[in-house]
Formats: sequence, structure tokens, C-alpha cells
Amino acid sequence: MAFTSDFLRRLDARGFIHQITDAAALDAAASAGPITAYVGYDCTAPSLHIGNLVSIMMLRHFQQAGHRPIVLMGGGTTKVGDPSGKDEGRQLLDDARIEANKASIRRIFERFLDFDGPNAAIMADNDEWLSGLAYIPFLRDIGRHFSVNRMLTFDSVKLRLDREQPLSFLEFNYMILQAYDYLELNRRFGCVLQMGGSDQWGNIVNGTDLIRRVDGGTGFGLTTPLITRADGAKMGKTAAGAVWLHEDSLPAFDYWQFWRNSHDADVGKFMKLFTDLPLADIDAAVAGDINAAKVLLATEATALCRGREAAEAAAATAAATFAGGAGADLPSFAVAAPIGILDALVGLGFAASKGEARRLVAGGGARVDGAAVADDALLVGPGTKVSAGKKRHGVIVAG
RNA sequence: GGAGGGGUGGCCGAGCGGUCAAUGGCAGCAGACUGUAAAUCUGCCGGGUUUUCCCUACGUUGGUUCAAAUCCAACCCCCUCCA
Repeated sequence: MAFTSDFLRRLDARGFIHQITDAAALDAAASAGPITAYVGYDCTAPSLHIGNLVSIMMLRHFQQAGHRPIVLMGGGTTKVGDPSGKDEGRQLLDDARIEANKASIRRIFERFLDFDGPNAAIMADNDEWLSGLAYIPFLRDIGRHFSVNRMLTFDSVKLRLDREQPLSFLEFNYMILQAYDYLELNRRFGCVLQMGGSDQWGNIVNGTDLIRRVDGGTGFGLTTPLITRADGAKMGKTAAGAVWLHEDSLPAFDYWQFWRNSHDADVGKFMKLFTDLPLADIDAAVAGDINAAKVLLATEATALCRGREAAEAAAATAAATFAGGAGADLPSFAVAAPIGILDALVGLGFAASKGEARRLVAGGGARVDGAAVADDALLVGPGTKVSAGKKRHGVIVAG
């Protein structure tokens, strides 16, 4: 459908929309004036990853369109654990761990959203209202609106039951708590929209239902499609694991490289989703030299997440490294005296064991200053560039 | 509770007394070709050791055997059918 609100037009044009609970009404509300929306995030890890980036970008567009975004930290729900799609109950984290993760994740959002100004973003934490809930009043006020019959039909629950996997009562409550979050945000901030990945649709709808039943109010829901790569794989999984947004979990150079190595067919799509580039510029970039477009994608995406300076540095390192030299951002391994090439490869993290390093050398994949290594007893000293394959490079430094 | 089937390397899945660190597929890494892409072909793919050597591995624990992923017993877990 054709949207009139700036917000939905942007999302639509950039490929963010999968489902909307009541598209026409939401469009009207967003056109009429500033509204408030939220996305919830787990605090299970110290950093969010690429999988969360779609919704973060969505909040960014939402704010840029003049609306007020709320980032909801799941400080309380993380203590419960989302049963979605998993066969086993999630390992419960202790409070200290959750707090630390929360603080760490918070910093990521400061790069994407503006927490000052007229439509400043709000950082909320559901621990604030969940942890203090009184059981009996909660059951009477909120619990009565949930049909267990219906809850049993939700995929997240059904999957577990069908396979006779244990589902604790604790986890069973997750969806109720998430729905309650929406109600609470609706009351506190007048939040009328919850957004999330397509797997959150059920939870989101529960929330809009609850708002209607309890307060007679209206809440909307909007989900994004599952982002996949051109070859069909789920996006964001690499050999090393998740692609983290936080510098501590993944250096800027590696983050830049992740984008630089996108498939040709994904470049345009990723630019729309993960950069602020105008659509016209994206079309022009994709129509031109595809490698230049990938560099642009990498630099723009990195600039958003890690800052312009880090992005430029990563781009410069990449340019220097792949031209044959060595850039400043490469991983390094400090040695006091020259060491064997095998130890250097292991030290730089290019091989998990000396045996693997040995195989790498035997297969012709190890290079020192660009020249293939023929002898696995070769010694390397400070100032040498050591490479594993064509993409992984590092330097040996004195220390 | 009864009957049957099954638990194998990151995943899927063969093997059913020695020739098994265990066929094959996927994923991963490397090489060739390229564009730091894809596709294709080739090699590697438990750990150690300069290697026809050692260690750790086929749900768990014991046992039989010169020898067990393979046979036996007990236990744990999963699947299917019956009550």
C-alpha cells in the first residue's frame, strides 16, 4: 500500500516492513503527529549483534521522521528467558551479569539514536516494573486476559510441547510479561507501537490485545522480515560466530570487512537497511563498480556503528593491506624475539592449534610479507606481516 | 506400565568384533580461477609430535575378548505404537 507518513514511506522504500497490525491506522497516526514506539532487547550478551541491527535502524528512522523512540532493555525479562525456538530452557544469568550487559548494550544505542533534543530517545528497563510485581494482583488484573488454550498454540510454546521438551512455568510466562511491557509503556509514555523481528509477531499481538482489553486503548505492531543473504543463509553468521556491534567484541576492522565481503546481490539491500545513504545514491552505487559499492557500504555501515573515524581507519587499513602492505588496524602479536611461523599463526588467532597451522603452511595458505611460506620452521620477527589466506592478515610487533 | 526403534566427530548420517580417528553430505579453512564477491574444481578438516608414533573420542558405567563404535549387563535420555 502507499503510505502517507514519512516514517512508513521510509521503512517501506528501504525494505523494513514485513507485517503491520493495522497499516492504514498506523499510517494515519504517524502522519498526524509525533508518536512513540519501542523495541525490546535481551540482555543475554554484553553486545548486540547484526541480527538486532535491523530493528535499531528502524528506531533510527523512526526518530529521524520526528517521532520518539524507546529502547526497552529486557533487564526483567532476561531473568525469565524467551522460550522461542529453542529446545532447552535458556541458562539463567545472574543479576550482576545482566546489569553489566545492560550497561554495555546501552552504549551501542548512543551511536544510533539521539538521547537529547525535542524527540529524545528514551532508555527504559522493564526490570523497573517487572521485578516489583505483586503476584496475586498481577494475576487478577493481567493474567485473567490470557487464555492458556491460546498460549498453547503459539509456536514458541507448541514447538516445545510437540517435541516433549521441557517448558518451565517460568518461561511460559515470558509472553505475558512481554505483553505487559507494552501495556506499561503505553501507560507511562503513550507508546502506541511495538516493533521487532518477524519472530516477535505473536508476542507483539499479545501486547496490542492486552492494551485493548485492559485499557480499551490502541497499540500497533510492526515486524521486519528475516534478513537473509543472497545464498539463502541467515545473515550475520560468520566462521567466527556472531557479528557483534560492540567494539570490545569485534574490532572495527573486522566489522568493516564483514560488510566489504557481502555478496554482490546483497549490496543494494544492505545499503538500504544498514546505512543512511539516500536511495538515489544507493541505486547509483549499485549500478556502478560493485567493489566500490561494497567499500561504500562497509564504510557507511561502520561509521554508523563505530564512528566515522574508525570507519575511515578501517577502510584505509583495508586499502593498504590488500594492496600488499600492512595497515594500522591489523591484529598484532607481540614477541620478544623471532618466533616460528607456526607459533605466529596461532598467536595471531589464525590457527587454533599448531597442527592446524602446520596444515595451513602445507596447503600453501600461509604467507610472510606476501610470500608463501614453504618451510614451517621459518622464523619471523617484529615488523613482519603474516597472512593466512588472502583475507586474514596480521603483524608481528616487538614486545 | 507393556512392545519396538534409536543415542556416532560443529550439524546430518553410514558403520555393527580387527584393515576405524571412524564412508558420505553440509558447514568451515586453504589453493586454483577471480573482484577481499558468487559459482566451479582441488586439498585440509579431534589434539600433540617433523608422523607409517602417542593421546583423547562413537549416551553413561561396568563386563566378555589378544582386540569393541561394533557383543553382553545395568543405568540415563530420545522416538514410535499399545495401555
